[in-house]
Amino acid sequence: MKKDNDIELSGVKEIARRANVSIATVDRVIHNRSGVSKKTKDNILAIIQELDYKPNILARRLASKKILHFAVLIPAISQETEFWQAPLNGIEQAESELKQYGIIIEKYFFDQNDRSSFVDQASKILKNKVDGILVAPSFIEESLEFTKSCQELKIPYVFINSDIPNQDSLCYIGPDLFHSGYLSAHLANYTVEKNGKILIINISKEIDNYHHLLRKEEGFRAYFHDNNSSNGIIKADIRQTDYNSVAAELNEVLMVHPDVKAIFVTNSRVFSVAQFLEGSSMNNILLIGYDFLKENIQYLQNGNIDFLICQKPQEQGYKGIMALYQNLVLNVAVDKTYYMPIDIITKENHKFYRN
Amino acid sequence: MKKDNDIELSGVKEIARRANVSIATVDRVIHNRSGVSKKTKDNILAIIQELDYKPNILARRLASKKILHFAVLIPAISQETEFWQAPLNGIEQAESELKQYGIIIEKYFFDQNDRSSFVDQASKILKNKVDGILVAPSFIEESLEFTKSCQELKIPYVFINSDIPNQDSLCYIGPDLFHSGYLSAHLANYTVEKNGKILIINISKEIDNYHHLLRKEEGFRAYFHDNNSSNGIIKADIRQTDYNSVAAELNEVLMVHPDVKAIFVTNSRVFSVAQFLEGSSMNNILLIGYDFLKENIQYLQNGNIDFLICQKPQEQGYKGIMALYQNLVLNVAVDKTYYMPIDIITKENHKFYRN
DNA sequence: TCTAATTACGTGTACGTACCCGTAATTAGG
DNA sequence: CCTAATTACGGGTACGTACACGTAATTAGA
Repeated sequence: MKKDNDIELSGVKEIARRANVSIATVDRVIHNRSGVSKKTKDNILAIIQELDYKPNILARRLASKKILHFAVLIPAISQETEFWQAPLNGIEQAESELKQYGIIIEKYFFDQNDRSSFVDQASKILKNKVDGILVAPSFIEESLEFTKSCQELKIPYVFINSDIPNQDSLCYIGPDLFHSGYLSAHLANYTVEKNGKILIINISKEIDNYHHLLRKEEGFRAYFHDNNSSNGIIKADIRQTDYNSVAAELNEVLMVHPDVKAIFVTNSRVFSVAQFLEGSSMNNILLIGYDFLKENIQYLQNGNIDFLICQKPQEQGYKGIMALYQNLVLNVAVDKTYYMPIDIITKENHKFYRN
Repeated sequence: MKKDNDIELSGVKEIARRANVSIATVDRVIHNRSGVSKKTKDNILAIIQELDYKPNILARRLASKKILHFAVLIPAISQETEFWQAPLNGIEQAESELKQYGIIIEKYFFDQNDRSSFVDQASKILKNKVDGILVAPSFIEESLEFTKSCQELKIPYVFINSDIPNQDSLCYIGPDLFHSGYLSAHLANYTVEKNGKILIINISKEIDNYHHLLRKEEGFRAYFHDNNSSNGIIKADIRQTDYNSVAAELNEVLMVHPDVKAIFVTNSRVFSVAQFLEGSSMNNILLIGYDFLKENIQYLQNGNIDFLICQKPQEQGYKGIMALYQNLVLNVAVDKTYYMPIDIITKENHKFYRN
């Protein structure tokens, strides 16, 4: 003696009952497969509408043996690019969550100082016939070519950490570079006195990443422009990332401009600047930089770095994979752009921060 | 001709096969039900360990008709307590996600100015026999009594937004008040000059919430103490929350101390201070306060508020419900304390902030 | 030592969906 | 009008887990 009343049952079974057909036929309609007469199909569709039928995702995933392959194409992790450990962690977290639902993630790494490695890995991905791609488009030209192929093969792709607009990516997940620079400028402005100068430092070997840094610099300058106080902004480009090069350049710049009151480093290499300031016992210069790296945190703790701007790199990786999952499995629309929050990390709140 | 090789199958079936028992017996062990000899139980547990068995949540929820009832006990949302809209949103987000898994959430609201309303609602919850509780323990005495009953009934409960330590709650999810004050002090310190005074303002009617505010004040003062610069900290208690009262008190205090350079408001009512400063066109005082309310954001935008400290209230609600879910459904251990990040919101990054 | 109670386990069905396979109904071809 | 091809559909099993029910094995009681 079953009681089905009081609970509104929907589901394929109910649809089948109302349409006087079998479950299999309903299933055919739902998946738009062939083998159903127009008449029954229309009838079933009407009933689906009427019941506002929502498939049970649990049952669907359980019954479907379909395996999806996602590819990830990001920079390899090295001393130079420790940053990418965090997104990778996020990706692996998503991987472990999605594993049991038939999602397999294949990782491809390229060398950020070698465009050809990007091309190599990209073509490997295309050969392996994946269902979705998460890519960090560090090299613009090469990325464009890659995504063009993806479009032809109808493989959705998500950009992470840096965006190439208007490229029909499923979505972009990462920072708004301009505004992170703008915010940094505001922070710097708190300590700037009338005659204090501000120093912007770009530390990067590779030209391609450079536009990334430039965008932050633009934001930084824009703040002072907007507030009519574009007083004394100097800039230093340092094209070698080893400490000695950085120290040498810094030494020179600060010799010429002894009245620098704040330094804005446009990427995570702020720790080498901190190291220099510590060594020169210049501890009255405000120092702002990027990213929650161990080395940076250390200098944050001992007071040489004042602010770190951080944009949840781990979550970027996690969300990137999840966007693919939502699109391909759950068939849900995803936001075209997901800007990460611009977090301000200090000595006092870094212990509570979650990437 | 099935092929099970190359895929590492786990699942109850595999466990049963290895242990030479039926699936039902494995199931009994997994759910710690009776009817299994110690010997087989230990064996099965060992195999579970070895395989690192993770139950398939999809199948589990699909097969289980069990319905769980969670109760939420938080302050009602009013003009006075707009803050609680955000946690409620988070709770409702969790609700919609968990609905299809057979979780029902019942909401109970109390009046933050009326302890008896708390007691009333609490006893209603106990009468309705729920499986888990999320509670904001605003009134300490009454909360203790409530949680004592919960313990007797073996109903797990989660504290949200403010903690009562050592109360055997499943966990606490919310801010670390002390450190948020400490951080605020650091921010304030950037603008403080030698003779500049700093003003701490507590605005609250109700005594109970007051210890909440005090803890922040302690953190704030501690920073200056730790940095040997406990220069000129004044304090004002304002016990009426309407604008006129606030304005009157402020007027008086700032008359006596015209050299105040920074103001720290220990809760979300910072907007009324901002309003006063705007009205008096005193725009060279640094103003720091709490919470991502519409009114506060407005004053942040026009520059009257410099920093807002925010602790993801929406996420607090979401995580609180999820903690119950994880404990009761997934049977996973949850962290005893989950401090929210201490986020710094400014004019520049508030657009990117997610509660 | 025999029966009753208790314990320890296995069998089978259900959850809602996917999809293979078989077959009845229809249409086409001669 | 009969056979072959095609189309339209139903039956049944699987996914991994939960749980009701039945039964064999063990223990207790006298």
